[in-house]
Amino acid sequence: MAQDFEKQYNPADYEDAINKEWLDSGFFNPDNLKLPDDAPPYAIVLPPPNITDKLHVGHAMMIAIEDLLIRYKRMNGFCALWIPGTDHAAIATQNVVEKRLFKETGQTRHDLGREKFLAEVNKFATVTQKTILNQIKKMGASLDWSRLAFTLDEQRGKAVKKMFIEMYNDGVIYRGERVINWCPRCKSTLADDEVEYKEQTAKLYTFKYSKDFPIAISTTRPETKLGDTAVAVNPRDERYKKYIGSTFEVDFVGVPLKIKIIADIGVEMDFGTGALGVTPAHLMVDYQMSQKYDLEMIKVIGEDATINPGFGDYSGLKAAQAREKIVERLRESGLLEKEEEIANNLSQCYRCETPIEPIPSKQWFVDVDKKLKKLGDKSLKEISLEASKSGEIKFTPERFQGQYENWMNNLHDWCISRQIWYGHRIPAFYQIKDKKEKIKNWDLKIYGENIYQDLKNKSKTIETRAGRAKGDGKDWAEFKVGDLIDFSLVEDKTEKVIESGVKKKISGISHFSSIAEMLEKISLEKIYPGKTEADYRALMENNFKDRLEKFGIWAFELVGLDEQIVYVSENKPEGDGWIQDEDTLDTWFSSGMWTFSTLNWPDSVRPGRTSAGEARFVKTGDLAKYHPTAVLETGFEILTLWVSRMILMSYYALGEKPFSDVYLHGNILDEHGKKMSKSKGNGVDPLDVIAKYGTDALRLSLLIGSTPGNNARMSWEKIEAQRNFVNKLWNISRYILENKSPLSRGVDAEGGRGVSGGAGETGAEAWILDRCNNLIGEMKKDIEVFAFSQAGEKLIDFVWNDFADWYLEASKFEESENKKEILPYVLRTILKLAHPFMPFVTEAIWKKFNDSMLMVEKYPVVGTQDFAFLPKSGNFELIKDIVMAIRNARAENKVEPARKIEAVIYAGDKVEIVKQNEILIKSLKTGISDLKILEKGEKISGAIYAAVGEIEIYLLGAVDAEKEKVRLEKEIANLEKFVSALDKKLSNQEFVGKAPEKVVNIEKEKLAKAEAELAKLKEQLAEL
RNA sequence: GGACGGUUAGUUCAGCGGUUAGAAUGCCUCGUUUACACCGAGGAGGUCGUAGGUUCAAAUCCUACACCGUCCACCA
Repeated sequence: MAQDFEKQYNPADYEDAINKEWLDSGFFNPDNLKLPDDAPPYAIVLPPPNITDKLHVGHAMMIAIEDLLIRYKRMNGFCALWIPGTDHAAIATQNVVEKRLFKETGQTRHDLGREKFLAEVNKFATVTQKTILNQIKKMGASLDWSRLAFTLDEQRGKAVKKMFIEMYNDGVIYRGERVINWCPRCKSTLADDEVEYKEQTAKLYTFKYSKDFPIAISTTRPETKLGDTAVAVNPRDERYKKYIGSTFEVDFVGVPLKIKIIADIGVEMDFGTGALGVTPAHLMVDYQMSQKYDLEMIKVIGEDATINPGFGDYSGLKAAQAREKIVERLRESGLLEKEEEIANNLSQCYRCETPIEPIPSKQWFVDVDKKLKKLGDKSLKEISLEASKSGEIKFTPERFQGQYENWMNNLHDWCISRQIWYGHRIPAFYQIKDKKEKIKNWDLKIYGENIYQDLKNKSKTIETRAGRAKGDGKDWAEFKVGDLIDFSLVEDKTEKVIESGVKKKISGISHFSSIAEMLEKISLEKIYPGKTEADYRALMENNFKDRLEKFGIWAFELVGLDEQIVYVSENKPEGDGWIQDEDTLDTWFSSGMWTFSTLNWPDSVRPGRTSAGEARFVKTGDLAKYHPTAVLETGFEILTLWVSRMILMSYYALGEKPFSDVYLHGNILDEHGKKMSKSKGNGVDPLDVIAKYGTDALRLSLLIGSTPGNNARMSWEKIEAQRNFVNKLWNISRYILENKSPLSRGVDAEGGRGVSGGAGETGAEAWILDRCNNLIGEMKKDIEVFAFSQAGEKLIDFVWNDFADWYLEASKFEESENKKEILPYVLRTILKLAHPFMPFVTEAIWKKFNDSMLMVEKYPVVGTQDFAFLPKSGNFELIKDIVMAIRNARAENKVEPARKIEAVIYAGDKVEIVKQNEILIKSLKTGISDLKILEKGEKISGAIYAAVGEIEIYLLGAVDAEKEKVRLEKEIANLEKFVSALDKKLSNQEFVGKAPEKVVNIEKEKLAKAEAELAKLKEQLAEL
């Protein structure tokens, strides 16, 4: 570390050494602070940064704010714990690596295979993780590195599994269907934020399903209408009111449909025909509507974007071809009423721009509405809402409470499975049955003619006639998984025959009373090559009876229900044939547990009961001590994504809130007001800023001049300004610490011992101590309500304006024994107050005159007794006013600073006070060589005049009468304006009558003061 | 389409019922006094987006509108 007290503070000379000292001390870990047992705990979890990229200055703000809180609390005697970590950011990270892989080698993840691909991702993760942690450390963040966590590490994996299993066993997690975004080219699902919308023009077709259907609907995608099961209209729409509730059986271009007419207020009467064809399987909104109104779902389009089997001529066609064909058919039959061009948004894959097909698929969900015993018969949604409504959890700024509640209110079941590889693999296992084994769990696959022809050659095909297997002569019940039961030879292809066949086959195993029931209960999981589960499900489940004959169902295949035996557990169950679910969990599932998974949940709970006697477990160790954490500080954009999930999961796992306060900061935008993002490449690396201006300057610039929840622009000028402040503090300290005997020098030797007689205290000293004390209180108040910017501004204002510009200057000319103590005292106080804002310089300065470490010093408290003997308030404000008035008058009269002039002050009843401060008035850049202080006297013409309340000041010599006249006139004009405004206000009876007396009195005083000063100025002007 | 936020000095932003609306930066004038030119002293600069309303009192509360931004839903 540099030893000299350089003229300029060079952060690079100090920061690394100080950081090392901090780290070596071990005090970032509160266990090492050796605090008394009753020290209150205070914990913050660092919102784990995504490992997709290195940090930018937005993250630096997060660090600055949280470190401020932690350092502040630590100095205030709290057991302050700040837990570091990173987030694996599943989808985002996988995407980055996939893109890079493709760019560099032309390979996709499928080419590599799961294992090799994950190795690649991990390689990438390790590198960025290291970069990120290094950046955070550089910023001086006092995080407890011994508790470092990663959302995808072993301990967190344990927590995730435990949580999943517990939720599954409680019935909170379930498996269900949902419409997802599917890219037919990439053959994968897309997260909502991976869908891009592109403006385009599309043809909007308006038509009726059939001649006997009364309502026309509009669509840009007629092919999906093959899967319509309802038409929605607005309940207030007079045109359609009479149809609501009825069901129509229609023949839509050759495909039979059952259409129910439903009413939904979401339907706009003015758009199109005011009626909306509902396609549950292929539109998100329609899917939601189908859930709401319990509609049937018909799957029309498969994973390869062709029409599923079971739709006659259309089956196998590409969506676009089918559309043409359908439109053609509609046109021919005269059902097409209108064709128009409209502008709409095409959703497409962000990667390959292929249009997205929304298709239904099996996913894992968290049921947010299920009432849970352990939550007092409330659902997760209810308990999470209650948390904010009751004020258990507070939001800063408050407006985000509304946003949170609004989102919670509208929350649907949370889909937690993701079709990607990077992440926590879902701890669900499915058993593949041995094909030789007798069928216990089974399913059917159904085949149409085309596929049947392919299959026919395979040896497994067993032709069946009237429920009796041919070939090897086995009974139904003896079929094995994989056997194909051929119905082509069944003469009577009616439901009844098949039903009886099926019934026979399953006798003693499962029981269905009808095919309908069978279809309801079984699920067709296994995907036949080229076709998907969804395809077959579509065929099986929808209007089965009609289609069976219509499209020629040729065969069923018996399929072991391998995916039906679901076993949710931490480890693969014993026995052969178990495979784990291919999917991984939503990244927010693991980060949602962050407040307690970082505190070693579930290892940190053991069975037992609390004093309340209700709990199923007791918290131990860190979890008991620090959970719920104190405050969650993060960006407002992840309020719903992350914050709400943490609340939900904490209540579930621990029955308590994860934190008491939520503080949301805004984004740091670039210099042009654009959001910093990887793709734009406009992110600024905090390390670059630090290299140029130092960490403290960076931190200050991020803490000051911004308000919670609002975005702030990054500004180099602001950083530079803060760098200047850092340097100012450095130099203030340098002056105080290097000045061995800061004794009065006085401008005027004759002035002798200047101030305030023998007592030794001066007005300036009392004043600065009072100001300092005031600052301590103000900053405390601000910090505790998260008003960091205000606290910082007050600090700077005090240090620069009060302390440096006034007290320090005054101290140069005042002889006082006290100042040898007061100067260091105020400096120490400042360093402590400033430490959470600018830890490095303050520590560097502290080291110059202390052996201890500032980071763990006691924070100042209001009402220090150290200088209790000094008068509580001085008259220094008055002296300041006089000095400023003189400076101002001189400057306005263009009296060169070097020129000394004489002055006379008529101080009235303040004459003693002013006399006591004669030296200060002469010395503080007023350029006065000779000063007379009298109680009162004659007006002096030809002098520069200034008034401070009752006090009259005359500056003699060097007077430019013209300039003085102009100046006085200007001042008088200003005052007159002020006085007349006040006058008017006070003569307004309504104001005097209705406003609080206090306000009126203040105004009256103001008026009297202004009038007195105005009179004096006018007199003086007359003298000229 | 819905929700939220913003619109205040040349610029970046505070203030969000009651002293002549503040700060930083920039600008102008001046300045080598025992720390600091990354400094000191002084100054100019605002009808607080527009139009109404509530109030003794509005930048501040309400209502509309305009423009900018963010998030959500995506439109049959």
